Amino acid sequence: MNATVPFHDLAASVAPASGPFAGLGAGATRDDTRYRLVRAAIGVFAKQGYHGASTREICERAGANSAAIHYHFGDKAALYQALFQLPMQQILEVSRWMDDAALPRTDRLRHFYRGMLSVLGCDEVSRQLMLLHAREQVEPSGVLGSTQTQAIRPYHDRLTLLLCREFKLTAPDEALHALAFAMVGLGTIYFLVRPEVEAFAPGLLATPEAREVLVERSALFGAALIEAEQRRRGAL
Amino acid sequence: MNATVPFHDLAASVAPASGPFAGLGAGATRDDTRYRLVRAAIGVFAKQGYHGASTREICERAGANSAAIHYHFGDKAALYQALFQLPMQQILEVSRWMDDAALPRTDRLRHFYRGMLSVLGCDEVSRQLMLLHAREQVEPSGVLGSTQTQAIRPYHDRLTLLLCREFKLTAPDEALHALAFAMVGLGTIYFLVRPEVEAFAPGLLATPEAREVLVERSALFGAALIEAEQRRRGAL
DNA sequence: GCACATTTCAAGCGCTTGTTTGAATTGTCG
DNA sequence: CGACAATTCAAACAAGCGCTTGAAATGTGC
Repeated sequence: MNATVPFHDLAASVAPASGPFAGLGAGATRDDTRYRLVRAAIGVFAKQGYHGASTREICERAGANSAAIHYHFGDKAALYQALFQLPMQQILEVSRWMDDAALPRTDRLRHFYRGMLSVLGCDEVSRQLMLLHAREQVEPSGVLGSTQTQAIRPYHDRLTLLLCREFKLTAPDEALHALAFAMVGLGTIYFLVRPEVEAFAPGLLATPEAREVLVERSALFGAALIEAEQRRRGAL
Repeated sequence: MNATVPFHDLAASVAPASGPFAGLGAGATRDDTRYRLVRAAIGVFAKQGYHGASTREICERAGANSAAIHYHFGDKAALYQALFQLPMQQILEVSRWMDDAALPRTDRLRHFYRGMLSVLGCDEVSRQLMLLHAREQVEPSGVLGSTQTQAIRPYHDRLTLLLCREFKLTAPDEALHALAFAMVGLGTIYFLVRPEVEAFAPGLLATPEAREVLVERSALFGAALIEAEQRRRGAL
């Protein structure tokens, strides 16, 4: 219809570079309006939630016109979805830990929980991005499909696979799934109720050293869970 | 100004009866518009979130006029706040478990996790109500005061108190707080990522019997954490 | 039946929302 | 420069929002 065809529906598939903001679209550089919109959107969505956030505020923060979202992404929902395309370094980190079967179990657990808790120490934008993912669990905005469940699946699968090796099982049974969820819960809780953690036990997450201590403890706890499950299976 | 003074600002303090819907206001019966509004509001807020929910939809679901909220509660925020006045049976249940110091530790842990996981098995309205509380943790709507959002505090305090007794400490240190959060995380995860739990391991939460098995397992895991921490302290 | 308080109602208020439009601006290549 | 595409802009759109209004309906005590 119009002569000016919006850029976004042509180039959405191209992933130009690496880094936390790769996959923004085609050749997005750090001063792009598109980049600034994403940046601002993360902050506003993290603060207000999907419904509570207004496109005007996002554009204002990005120093762009209120029509910018429509031009670059199509609409509010598409912008929100674009945020969930951004790769999350921390999660990628998690995927590395268990591939090294040579490492002793304690070390692998350490890597596992370090990958998990590293979120707590990284820059605010990444934390906000993580928060958006967590929030979609509790309050699906409705604009994301079942992508969320699918996003977690590979990580859960990898964890259960490793546990299968540990328990010499060919396929995970329900008890193993329960164990896997418990192990994830150990680390997730610090992220989920972070304000409370900081209120009740300040200093637990304050410094990188403190977080490393927490990694150590979580690894210990994780090992205790595995051993408890091993004892339970042996006692049957 | 007007001759018709809304009822809600007179009688908001009266708590007429017991049960899950006590404290609705003055003498709310099950066919009251007020009752139906609360009922509908729980569903809509749970589905859409505070910002996403519309007062019109709530009223429509309640079979009431769009002005009903204003008349009975004042405004949308007050209605939302009223939901958080509703007592939640499950949480009350949790508070019972540790008062009985005579019970062996395993039993107390069982009660602890049963209280936690019982939410998963109760009626949908209670679950939705629980969801609203959980959501306020991750995404504060902004209309609740800080007293209502810090609902976790007493339970965390009680748990640490019990752990103090277990470890013969006069006051919790950071390691004990970490242990307490880990123990809570064990049970919270099933609630937090429930869709994933049901997708990856269907049947884990399906029946009351399955949930009781999960309670047993969680108690086992909780005990394992405590013992691991005891070993750690002994090894220092 | 009457007077009165309580509750419900249809209608619409002002406002913000997400989105659209067409023109103005900027960048780019010949 | 001049032609053309890519981008930005101010302005306004329709729709939905929370909330208000004044009257109609309903219940209540005499």
